[in-house]
Amino acid sequence: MDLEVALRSQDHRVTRPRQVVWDVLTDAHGHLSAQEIADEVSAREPGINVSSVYRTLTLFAELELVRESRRADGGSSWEPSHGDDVIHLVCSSCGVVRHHASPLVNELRHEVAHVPGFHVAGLDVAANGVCERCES
Amino acid sequence: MDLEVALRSQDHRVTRPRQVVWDVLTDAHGHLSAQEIADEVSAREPGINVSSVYRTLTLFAELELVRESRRADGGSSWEPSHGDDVIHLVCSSCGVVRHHASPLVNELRHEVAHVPGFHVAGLDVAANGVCERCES
DNA sequence: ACCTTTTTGCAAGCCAGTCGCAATAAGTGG
DNA sequence: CCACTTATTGCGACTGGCTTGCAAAAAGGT
Repeated sequence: MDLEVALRSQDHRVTRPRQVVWDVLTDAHGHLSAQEIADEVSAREPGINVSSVYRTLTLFAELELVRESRRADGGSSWEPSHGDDVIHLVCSSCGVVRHHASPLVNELRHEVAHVPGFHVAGLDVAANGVCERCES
Repeated sequence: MDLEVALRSQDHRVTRPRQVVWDVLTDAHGHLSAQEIADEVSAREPGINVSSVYRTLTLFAELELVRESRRADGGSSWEPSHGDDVIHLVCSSCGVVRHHASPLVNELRHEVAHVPGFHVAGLDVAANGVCERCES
């Protein structure tokens, strides 16, 4: 995925904050909270402000470069867009998010697409529970 | 569902704030935000404090009398517990939440119960989109 | 290099939700 | 019915994630 192309094709400028946020998101394989992103960004490039990070994330979401998902603890987490037939496994103890792919999600998507009186844009399947590491 | 019994059986006291919150939740057929609940509560019984409303909602959630679900806009909404094979249809424009029952959700629940290394407690399927009324 | 327009950094602000604590009221036993 | 214990409330202060207004900085076009 080429960030520059994606931005320019929609008349947005390619800036340092945007590049760094993008790098952080793609380097991390998995979900990050806004806080984690902001921290890592200013570790790599001190001086980039939180508000720029938030604005960038919002922009990326509009461009569908990233996806925001709400977590059980009230926070939200961000990751580069990916295929959709995925269940989010959210550990309610440490907050980590894993993926689990299942064809059922796609079946569900098709079913939900035909509900009358509602135009579905996206589907989010989240299971909360406790991950291996927190169990012990 | 009898609130008094539910509370007493777990050694909790039956108080006015709890009753009013419960009434509001059961009268409203559907999801309410914490804010809406607090507003309606203090309309019915001025003097009941927001913090009591929040504490009550948390308590009810622990007792599994109500269920909290996170919404796409970052808020959360509350409703009396109900069967689990349900998809939440969240209108991203007006925030209203509808239900759509589907047996697929239960299949999904079974599948997810067997994912290794993760102990699932609950499943939440949410579709966001635009409702009929906001479409026009 | 110049000019226009977007984007940034900063600081102040916002607001849902939480917390500590003294006052109040539920439930209990006499 | 009253006194007593302890959970619960209301209040006000506070927190923390996120947003906003604005002047200064930098992107991109010519």
